[in-house]
Amino acid sequence: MSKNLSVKSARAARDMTQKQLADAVGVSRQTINAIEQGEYNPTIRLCRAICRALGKTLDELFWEDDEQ
Amino acid sequence: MSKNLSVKSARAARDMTQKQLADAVGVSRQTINAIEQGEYNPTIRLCRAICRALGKTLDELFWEDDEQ
DNA sequence: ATAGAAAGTCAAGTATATATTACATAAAGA
DNA sequence: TCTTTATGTAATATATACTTGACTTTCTAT
Repeated sequence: MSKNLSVKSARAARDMTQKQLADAVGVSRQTINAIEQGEYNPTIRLCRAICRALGKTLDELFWEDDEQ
Repeated sequence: MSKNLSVKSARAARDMTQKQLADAVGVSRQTINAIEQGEYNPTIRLCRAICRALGKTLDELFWEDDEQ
């Protein structure tokens, strides 16, 4: 899996740390880090929570064209 | 979780059975059924595969406004 | 009326998303 | 320097996404 720079930059735009985003969506800091690093494959419910916290859409933060 | 009628109707619009969609995205028929029934919370990778198979976006098939 | 396909459901197993604890490193400020 | 904060990473544990196999129900067609 490739890194998720969209989440990382949307978080930076809101001046939030990984910990703050994690608390806002109710997961651990390591989970946010792993998602940004592309180490796993979050559930759609968590993706929606991240979108709400960052004021973005699913397509903006979680679409990928280059997936087979 | 609530039913996912967007997936169900996009699948119907393409005249695909649950089995055909399951084969197209590489999961079991029961998994597609469970997603349509709202029984679980698929991963984003599977959501993207379903979007590609049905020619829809994440926002069209998997956004939900009424989630806290 | 009957058969066959599609959909819905359930139980038991496997794979993996996520938590917890912990440690290392880099950057920034005092 | 020393301390603090943010980040990256790893090991072990748990919850749950997903599989497999089987059964029932509903729909459509013959």
